[in-house]
Amino acid sequence: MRIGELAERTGTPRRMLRYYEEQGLLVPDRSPNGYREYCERSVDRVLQIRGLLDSGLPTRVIKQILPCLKQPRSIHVAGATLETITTLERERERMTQRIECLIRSRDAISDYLEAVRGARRPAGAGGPERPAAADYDLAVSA
Amino acid sequence: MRIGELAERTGTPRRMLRYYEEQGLLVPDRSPNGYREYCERSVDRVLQIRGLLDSGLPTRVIKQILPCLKQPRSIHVAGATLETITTLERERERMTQRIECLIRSRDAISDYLEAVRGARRPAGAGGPERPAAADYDLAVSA
DNA sequence: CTTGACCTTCACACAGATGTGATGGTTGGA
DNA sequence: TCCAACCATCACATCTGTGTGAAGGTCAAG
Repeated sequence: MRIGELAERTGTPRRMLRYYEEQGLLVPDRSPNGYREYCERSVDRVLQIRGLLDSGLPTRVIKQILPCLKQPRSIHVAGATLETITTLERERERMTQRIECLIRSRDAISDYLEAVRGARRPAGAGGPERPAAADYDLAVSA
Repeated sequence: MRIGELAERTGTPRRMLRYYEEQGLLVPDRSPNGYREYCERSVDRVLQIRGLLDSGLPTRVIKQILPCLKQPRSIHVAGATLETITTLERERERMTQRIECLIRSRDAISDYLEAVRGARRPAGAGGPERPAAADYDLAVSA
């Protein structure tokens, strides 16, 4: 498939697909006319890239992680440099920290939303607009 | 405590603490001489901010999330605008996606590392250096 | 009083991810 | 044949989070 289709199927601007390639995250073939030609697996790959970027990982790190996610059932153990392994271990640790931070915050948001819903009496249900902001504290038995 | 101590205790450059304040994430008191004065809870708050920033959230979003994490046992239900609630729900969803993406990738890294360790025979244990990179595939029964 | 270690504000610089547009080649259908 | 819809490269701009440093105020200790 060409860049346009991949862009559409992944919801990614063409610009970004070229950028990821420039960063070495994507290596499409080229048609005789110079057009980029992507394989089917590129779709998941791009989705992975975007997810990791959105989770705060820089392309440089994603580039090192991607080989671990290659295709299912086949793990590419290439150039397993001591240094690469160390990097992966370090990044895995950082990812764990991120996960913990995100889970903590997400749960806190959930608690908050639940508390707000509890506090929202359907009393003033008549008006869908409540312009002035309420400002009070809720004691919660954690 | 003043900015220097907070910086040291959180491992954060002073520059960043001022920046977070500029973005409305931190609101320290001011001493009569103009120095910023932080309370004890600022330490955790800064750590939270940094963790979320590192997880890909922009300050604009963190600003909306922070009130949910305020102090333990007391949830501040302030200005619970319909719009704020909607935003929080949306961001919570995105955080969940990030978490899933990170977990998937982290697990893949773990599998990879395990496979590499398995492949690393202590056979050539004599030489601590193995300059040339091995390049092969491992079939793994997922 | 002076020195050094703090603090203030301000401003410019940078890197990374992304937006936008100019300029031009390829290709397939009206 | 010519137009529309793709594609290519290149260059510049933007936004965010950071780094760095200048110019100057505060304060405690020598």
